[in-house]
Amino acid sequence: MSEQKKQQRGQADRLAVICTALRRAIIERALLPGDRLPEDTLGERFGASRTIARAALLQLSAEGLVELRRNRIAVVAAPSFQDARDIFDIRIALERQVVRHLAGTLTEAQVQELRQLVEAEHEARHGQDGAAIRLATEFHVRLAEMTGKPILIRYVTEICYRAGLSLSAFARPHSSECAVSEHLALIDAIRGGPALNAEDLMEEHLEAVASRALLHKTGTRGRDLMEILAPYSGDG
Amino acid sequence: MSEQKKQQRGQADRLAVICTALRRAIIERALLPGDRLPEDTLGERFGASRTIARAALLQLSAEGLVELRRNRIAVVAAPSFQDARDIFDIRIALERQVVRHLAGTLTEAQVQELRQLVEAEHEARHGQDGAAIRLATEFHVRLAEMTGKPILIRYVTEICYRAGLSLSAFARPHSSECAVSEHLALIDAIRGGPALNAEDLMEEHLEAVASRALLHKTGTRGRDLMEILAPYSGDG
DNA sequence: ACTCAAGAAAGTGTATGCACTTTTATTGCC
DNA sequence: GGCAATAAAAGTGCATACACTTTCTTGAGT
Repeated sequence: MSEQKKQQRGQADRLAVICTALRRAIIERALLPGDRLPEDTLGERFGASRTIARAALLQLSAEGLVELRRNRIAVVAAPSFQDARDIFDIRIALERQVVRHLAGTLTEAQVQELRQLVEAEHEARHGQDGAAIRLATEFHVRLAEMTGKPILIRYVTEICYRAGLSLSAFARPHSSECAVSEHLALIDAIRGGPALNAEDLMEEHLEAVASRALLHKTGTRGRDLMEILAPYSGDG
Repeated sequence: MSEQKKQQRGQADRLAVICTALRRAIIERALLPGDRLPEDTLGERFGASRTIARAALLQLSAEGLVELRRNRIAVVAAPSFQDARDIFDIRIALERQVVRHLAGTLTEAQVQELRQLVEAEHEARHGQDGAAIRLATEFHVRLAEMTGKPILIRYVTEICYRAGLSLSAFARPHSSECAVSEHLALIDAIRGGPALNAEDLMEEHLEAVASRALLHKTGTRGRDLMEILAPYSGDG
């Protein structure tokens, strides 16, 4: 109708942008448990007002990645050891379901895509630490997405991020959380169909990740949010 | 410091109050899938501004009970049939975990509390329809709470509410979703310990609820929100 | 009657302002 | 110097204002 675009500025859903950026920063361990997330700093970084930043924090708090305390600055959630264990138990239950639905149904294209993801993981292992962890998570998320079940996808994605955060809290710095070979074996088992018991393999894999990682505890505080988030301000 | 209490009005966390009220209204089928939830009406009903109402809707949307569409009025979520099925699959997986952790560990006091809940269910069956459904859900939630695992509690609670909403969308009006006798058998099986295979009993129970209910579809639109919410405005 | 195009009404998206709380810095006292 | 009292700064909680979008209403043209 109108010829000029005027100032229709707000359509890019900055809420989702902030959430995505923060999730990624958390999973890549740029943001660590306990790190402070002031609303105005967040808003400033993403060119939005406190209103949006606040909504993003509420959203992430619902996902268990951020802790919101009344009248206090929000912080990245710091799951307890018991929380971490419980998160992995739930994750196992959910991902078993993914594998069950997927067993014997993967197309060649899907197998190819998954293998490429694992390949990327392998590459990233020698470079940035954060990227490898993110790609390992992405592998599990993509697997869930292939079920085409929106609710399952949502829960698996969320629990994967929470698991990533838990590892961030307890894993030792350079532990190789997700062995590439395990992911490859998983792909083959799922492709093979129910007979190969891919479900059990998935459980073993996740159990291995958990026990490999949940050994000693690290801690960090008081770093500069603006600086940490700089690489995440662009598109997700 | 100051002697007068002044206007320190906002400490009651009205956000939580609204969320609780809406969850309950949804589970009791006072609010049905598709029902509109305008921010200002909601705020007015609970004596808060749109800001709070909006935050509540965002929270409930994260829990899958409310659907938020850009520039459009929020509505109670309307899960698809496939969604409903997936929700029950996830619910089964999670509640199996609850039962596994609980088997053989219930104290007499806990058994007593659960039996009282089932008794209340039984009573409610003859009166208001909504109350019976709510109490049935509460039984499962209390069970989860007895594990003492915060994360598991959170997910089970959420999935129970989503399951309730799904039933609301697809169950025929006066179907007896949760048979009281099944709940009693469940208590006994869990109390008995692992040998009795309470896990499988829970799965059977939930499967029965799902298949009993997911048969035909109902639909409703355009009712008066202020009126529906009147009984939920007080404390939860 | 039937369409459909204004215009009005209802509702959302978001920035901003102000009251209040928490945290941090400062200053005076010992 | 150590340390509490206190003032300044930083930050949250929430209502409100205004631009924009969607939805409803109405009435002219056919």
